[in-house]
Amino acid sequence: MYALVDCNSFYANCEKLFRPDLRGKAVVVLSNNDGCVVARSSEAKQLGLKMGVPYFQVKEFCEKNDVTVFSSNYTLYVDMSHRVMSTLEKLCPTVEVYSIDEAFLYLADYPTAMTDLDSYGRKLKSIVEQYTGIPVCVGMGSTKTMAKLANYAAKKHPATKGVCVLDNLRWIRRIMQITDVGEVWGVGRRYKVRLNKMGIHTVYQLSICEPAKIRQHFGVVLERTCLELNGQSCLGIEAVEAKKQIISSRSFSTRISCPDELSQAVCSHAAKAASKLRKQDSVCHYLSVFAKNSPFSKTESYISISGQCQFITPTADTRVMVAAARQILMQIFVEDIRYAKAGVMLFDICQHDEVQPDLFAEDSNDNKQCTQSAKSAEVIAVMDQLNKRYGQNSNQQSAVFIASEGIKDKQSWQMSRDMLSPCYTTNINQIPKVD
DNA sequence: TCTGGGGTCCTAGGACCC
DNA sequence: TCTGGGGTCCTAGGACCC
Repeated sequence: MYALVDCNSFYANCEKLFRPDLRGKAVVVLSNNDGCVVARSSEAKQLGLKMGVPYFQVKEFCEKNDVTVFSSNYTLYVDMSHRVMSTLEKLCPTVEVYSIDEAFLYLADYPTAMTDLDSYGRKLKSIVEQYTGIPVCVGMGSTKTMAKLANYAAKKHPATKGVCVLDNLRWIRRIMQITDVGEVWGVGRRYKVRLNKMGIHTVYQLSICEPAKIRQHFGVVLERTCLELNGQSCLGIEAVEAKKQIISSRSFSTRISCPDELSQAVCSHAAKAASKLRKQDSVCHYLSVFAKNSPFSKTESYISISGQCQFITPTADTRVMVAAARQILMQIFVEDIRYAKAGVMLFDICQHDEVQPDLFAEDSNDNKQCTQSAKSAEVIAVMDQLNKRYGQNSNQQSAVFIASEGIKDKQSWQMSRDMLSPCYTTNINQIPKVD
């Protein structure tokens, strides 16, 4: 038996938490650069605001309807997420944090939960809400896909009061019959269209399909989904593993054509990606750089430039990676493009102690390479320590950084976050005050 | 004027091996 | 004139997730 605990309108409720004046009011949170609506409070959903809609299209609507709008404040959401997850970890021995706002709990080995699933689910819900202030819904089922379905039902149907247990066949069939197949975990927009064409519209209809037939048409992934809907568990609790690829990228608040500005952006992304890489004790073999103009422009054709390089000795050294990124950008740069976004990707990642040394490295006999890499590791470690200790300034710039990243204060293209809330829980200067 | 930023897995097809 | 059978590895692209 699995439970899925999912926070309701997570970002929107994080924003509401420290703003009692917004109780009962519509709140939306925007993506980076204040681009799209990515979270809506229940009141905002009732007003008909859609997920993913560009903000400029609904800005006027929000003003007219007294909707409070926030730029995304990831520092706040990540901290609140930790609080929710650590609360769950106190309540169940096996927790898989699946995303910033949801976690799977494995209940089969946990007798306390199994004796009365419904009351255990309600206990989870009320304790998380009491400890963190974040409302959640709980779904339970014999597989992860069923727990997802149960969670959807708990959110959708008020009669469940936020907790839904799918443990008897009649009830399971009923829920499946009234739920659209597009709501199933693993069925996206494309698959929904194709399933509809085959006459499959409800979850129930998918569940009674011959799994082999589903495999034939859609592949092994959806076949597993189909099996999971029949109670055959194909997905287990997964441990946290090191990332196999790392990306750092951002859109600019204004278009860029100047190579120096683009280079500063790319260098910052290289530095950020390198830092992420070190946090998981990894090194990488390949680094790629990309930049593109807006795919939405009606007057310009969509152009994307990219290039990559290989490190003979895999690395996580910021200086090496920033230099490589700069060099790639110089090779691929095209003039007269209004660049809207740039980024750096790292591939072929492995743990730093699993590195295969270079057979043809110069002076391998007297171990020059080792000495050098040890020195480089020392320098970077000092940099990381300083940055950890002194954190970032108000422009999100680290205490110690590579000069070619430029000074963020002076970069007019840095992403805009015009409606940013305070970091209530992580910055002592921004802690909420009670008058 | 203004449209996010991460990730994962699977498959098909080509290159290449013996 | 006729040209096998079995395998691996890599990459690009497509689907999905939040």
